Amino acid sequence: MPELPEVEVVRRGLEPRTVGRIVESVEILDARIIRRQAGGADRLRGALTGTRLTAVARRGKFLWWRLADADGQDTGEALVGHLGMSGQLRVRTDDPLSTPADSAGPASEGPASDPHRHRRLTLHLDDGSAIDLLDQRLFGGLWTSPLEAVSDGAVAGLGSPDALIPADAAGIARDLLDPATDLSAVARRIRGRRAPVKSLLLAQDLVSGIGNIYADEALWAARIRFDTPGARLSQRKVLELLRAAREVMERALEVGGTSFDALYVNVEGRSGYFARSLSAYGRDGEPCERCGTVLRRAVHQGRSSHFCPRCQRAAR
DNA sequence: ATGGGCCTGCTG
DNA sequence: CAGCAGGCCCAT
Repeated sequence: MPELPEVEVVRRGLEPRTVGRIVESVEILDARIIRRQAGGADRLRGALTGTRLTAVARRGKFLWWRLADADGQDTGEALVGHLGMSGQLRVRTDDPLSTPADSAGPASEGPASDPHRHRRLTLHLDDGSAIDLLDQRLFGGLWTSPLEAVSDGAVAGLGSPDALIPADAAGIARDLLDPATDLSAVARRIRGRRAPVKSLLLAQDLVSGIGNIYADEALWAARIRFDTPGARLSQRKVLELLRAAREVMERALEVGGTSFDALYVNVEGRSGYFARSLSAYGRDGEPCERCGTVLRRAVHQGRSSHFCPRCQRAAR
């Protein structure tokens, strides 16, 4: 559930608080959060200790920091973060190196009232602040990845200084907030596939950043049912769908993203307000805002889909 | 292309 | 106490 707008809220929060800072130490409370790190904890510490964070960039749901050594030289790799479905990156300005939570044992065993109960990793910075990665379900992660040139030569992502991208994010398509995204080309690729259009919206190698919530919202806005084959849609209709997806994510970003509870928050731990603006997701049993028909929920490819049976007609 | 696994906490 | 939430990875 952090999807594109929520990750962008986090990126914007991290930018002023972390860029220019040097990592003094890396505290790993649960090694599973760095399971994608080649070489494990030693390699991560080696890459980060004494290293300066020089930019925070994002493509789709992938975030990364650019890194420079003590001489100001680019290290050639990035620190990549992904929030999975329950990850949070929080910045603490007061960083007592050992917090009470440390001695309380495993991060998952603190009291429910402890906001840092699910702290998995902390980067201690040279200005006395710290970046905490909290993640209840551990689908997220933090790891380093070598930089490589993007294939189209444009700036790699929002916040990126150039066309270099972490290798582990190179297979991710540009997202709908990226000015270098070619909407017509994305639409043509969607129309070239017979898979259900919702699966195509969720395919991060076609267009990135869309998750289950915004897919359902975009399909509702464009009046397309989730199981319509991509190839059945006109170019015009797919463009309408992509523009609807972009618009709903832009509106969500304006109000700080979608949050159902304290799990999905900005770097200060605050929730966004877009949940109250959702028209389809989680609204099964409620009337459609357009036609009043009761919205339904269907299980589609193992995930729930919310739709209006009248506005979003079935493909035959 | 498709489905299972990773995870934990909450719900029925 | 089983089921559900779901992004991404991986095996089939």
